[in-house]
Amino acid sequence: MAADPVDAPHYWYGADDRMPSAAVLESLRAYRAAETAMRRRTRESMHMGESDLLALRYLLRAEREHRAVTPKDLADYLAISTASTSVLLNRLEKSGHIRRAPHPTDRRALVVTSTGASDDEVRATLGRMHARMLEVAAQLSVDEAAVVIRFLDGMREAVDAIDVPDGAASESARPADSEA
Amino acid sequence: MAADPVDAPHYWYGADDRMPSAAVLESLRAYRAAETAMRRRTRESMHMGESDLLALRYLLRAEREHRAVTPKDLADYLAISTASTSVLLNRLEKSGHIRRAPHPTDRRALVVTSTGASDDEVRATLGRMHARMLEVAAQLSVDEAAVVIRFLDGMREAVDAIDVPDGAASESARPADSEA
DNA sequence: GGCGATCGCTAGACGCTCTAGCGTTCCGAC
DNA sequence: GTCGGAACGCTAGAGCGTCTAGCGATCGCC
Repeated sequence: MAADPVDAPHYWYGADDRMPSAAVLESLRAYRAAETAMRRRTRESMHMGESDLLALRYLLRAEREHRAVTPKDLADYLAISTASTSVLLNRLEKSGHIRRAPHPTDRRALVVTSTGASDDEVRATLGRMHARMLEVAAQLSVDEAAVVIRFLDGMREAVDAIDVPDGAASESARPADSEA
Repeated sequence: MAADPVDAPHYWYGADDRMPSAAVLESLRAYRAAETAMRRRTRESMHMGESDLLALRYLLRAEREHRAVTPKDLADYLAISTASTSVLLNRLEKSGHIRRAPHPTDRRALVVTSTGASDDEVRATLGRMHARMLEVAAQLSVDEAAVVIRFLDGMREAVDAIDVPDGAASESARPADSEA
């Protein structure tokens, strides 16, 4: 494994049912690495940190679904403090990606909205990628899709099952991760 | 192009009223989120940064394959500067996870070795998880494994294909990613 | 033997996160 | 009606990890 993730000669084990499982995991690893790399490229091209981009994507998705987003929502989603969220919003506001507006009913809170610029910028990259991913997924038959889903769910359960001993992490929702 | 599958008048897909492609991507997303969360839990339980843990995993894997690792190797793999790598090694050395030893042939360089403690610590969590993942993968038939691999490779190509306009990110190889 | 390239290191700066604590606003109890 | 705790978003100051710049030591090729 190590070295090159790209040219792993999977696809074909012929009658040799040697270890397709290892090849599957290698493919998963390669995908994961590619995604991480893509994420970094995007981050760098937009001159942003990971959280900034994640916040922007979350915001754009929320707007598509007509959900209002408050700084608190972002803090929970990103699993960072509200203090960090304030600074994050300052950055995104100064760079012209978002705007702050008063919350319609709660005068303590505010709602975050995206500007057209940020929408275009993100859509230009992530949108295209998502379309390609959807294309690939659409090429699966119903049965094949079921296989893939079963596999991915199993993998998810495997990593979810890992509980760390030290136990430093436990509070409420750590789901915040990424994406969505 | 035509990315949006919305217009395709598909049949009905069982209990899940979404199209299988969307469901597949959702599973992929869920896995990704779970893995990110696991990574954070592990990081926190070991009181380490992301790079530290990645470096340690890289080192342990290299040792299993009897490959010597120099600070330069780590810098390239982690895509950080050699300066940052020096500091990283200082951290890991002080915490007792690694040791620095002179390089057998190049007196400018040195080789990084892991201590037994770090091996145990990592194996206690990641090893168990990897075993579970292997289990799940092993439940696939050869044909099913091929389907999953084809899917994952397609996904990898999709994210690899994304090229950012600004072009800030381009240096040498984009390999450095993560994982492995 | 000399000289550019490579290796790993320190110094100083920057960016992003954190905890602590602030004022404002909300909401249920009195 | 008002009073007090809770929730929201903010600023201040510190910590951590990364970066660039530049150092001495060593290598390898001429």
